[in-house]
Amino acid sequence: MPRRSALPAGEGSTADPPAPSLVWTRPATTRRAALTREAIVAAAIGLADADGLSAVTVRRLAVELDARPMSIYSYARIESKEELFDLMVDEVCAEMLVADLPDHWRPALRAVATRSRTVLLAHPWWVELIGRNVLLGPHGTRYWEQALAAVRTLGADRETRQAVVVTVETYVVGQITFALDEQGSAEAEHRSPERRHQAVRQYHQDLIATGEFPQLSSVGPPEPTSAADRDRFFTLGLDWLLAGIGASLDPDGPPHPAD
Amino acid sequence: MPRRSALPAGEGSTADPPAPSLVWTRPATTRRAALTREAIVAAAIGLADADGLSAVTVRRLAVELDARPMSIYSYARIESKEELFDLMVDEVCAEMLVADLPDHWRPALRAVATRSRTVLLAHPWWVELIGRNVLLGPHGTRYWEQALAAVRTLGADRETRQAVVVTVETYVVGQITFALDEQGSAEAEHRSPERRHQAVRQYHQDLIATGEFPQLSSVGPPEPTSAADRDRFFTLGLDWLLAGIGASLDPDGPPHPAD
DNA sequence: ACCTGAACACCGTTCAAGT
DNA sequence: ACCTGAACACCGTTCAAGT
Repeated sequence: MPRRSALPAGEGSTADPPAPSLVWTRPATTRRAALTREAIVAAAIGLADADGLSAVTVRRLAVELDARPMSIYSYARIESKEELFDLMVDEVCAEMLVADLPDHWRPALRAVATRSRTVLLAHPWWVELIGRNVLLGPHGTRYWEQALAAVRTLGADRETRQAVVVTVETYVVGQITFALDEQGSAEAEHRSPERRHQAVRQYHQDLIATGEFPQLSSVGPPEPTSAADRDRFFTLGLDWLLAGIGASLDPDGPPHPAD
Repeated sequence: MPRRSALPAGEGSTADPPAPSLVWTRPATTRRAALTREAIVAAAIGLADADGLSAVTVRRLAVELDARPMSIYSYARIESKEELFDLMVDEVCAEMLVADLPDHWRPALRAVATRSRTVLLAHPWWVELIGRNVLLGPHGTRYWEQALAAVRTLGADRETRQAVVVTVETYVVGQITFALDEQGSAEAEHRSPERRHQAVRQYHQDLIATGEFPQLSSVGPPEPTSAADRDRFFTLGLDWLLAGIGASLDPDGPPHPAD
């Protein structure tokens, strides 16, 4: 990730000497035309994706965008860093919308869950933020509307349909939480060098050797699962969940419809 | 939360003048006898429970325990704050053990899930840490062993049984994530004063008024659910999940056994 | 050897000063 | 009015100095 853009500099950067600049080397637009809220949020998302949420720092954002720290506040028109997080969360919600929602509740729910999971695997910090942020922005509202629309054909009262949506979302969010450390977040990278993994493995083997862990000795300790494992486990769990919902709320429907 | 204990002071506190102290006013044990790893971890958990994970600060811990910042490192024998988090996570895992695990997989899984949820609702910061921390300590290992033992009577191969456990845990963790902002964490408190809630509600009403949100206009926007709502939703979702698992892996078992 | 004070390199945000 | 430099009150952690 480049620390600053390759755009022509020399128009007031604090580090540069105040040399006279030619018109054509000077950007036509005002210097801060690129420092829009959209650009700031995009840069913040890029930082979070690459290095984890803790990398999203007002000061680092400023360096990234060739600005001064306090300019982030004024140009993004935010009153605190938390509001920047609100914007980031909502931006990801836009990505989570499904293009063509099936009519039947089961494939529709599956599509919503799968889409959410795919997007959130790319932005795992989202689940860290959603816990402390109930404020739904425009895209978040649209997403919630779509999730409710997915179960509109389910023969159950409104509150039960809401519970269905919440349950499926809950499962997706839980999955991302467990996938968090798999991602290349700065924290995980820093925490799990190979020698540490080695030490943990040895520790677990020693524990198992005591004979007090019969289940673990056959299944093995909870290794960091591979991406393929997680995919399979996700589908398995989602199948069970949808089957249970169907059996309980749509008993006349096919037990395993082709969705 | 008292910032320092009511124990007799005056035995070297930096703020006190070096007045001569009588033997009986001096603690019999050495001054730092109370500064054990257990005490430090307990204090850290107390801070996290009360004010959220961000309140767990080396410096604030030091004040709480009437020590100097670097003493936390030496006496807890940790090399970084992250290792303190490891200890906190493991401590909570000890609480999550179920006293008497039923034999049948369904009530056993229900007991594990319910117990985990109850404990984690008291320590919601646990889910924030579990994402970046795969290192299972002694109690975490014991917990994982127990979760596997819960499904040992389920007629399925080892990997599928593991998937069952992971799925149920995933659901529990997701639930806690959504419950996070309900808790009185410092962040949530700061973020959701009443006037802000009011503004958010108005914003959602305006969105709904556009007519683009037919589902929301009948169900209403996602209000912060009450504790009772969350309890009911949790049980509903868990029922669906267990029903689906049973239908798929234990079709001969009763569809709704009395567990 | 074990412990820790001072210092360093960061943070988010306030606020007075600039334009 | 809008923007921002300097300052403030924090962080976690290094490391040299103390005992």
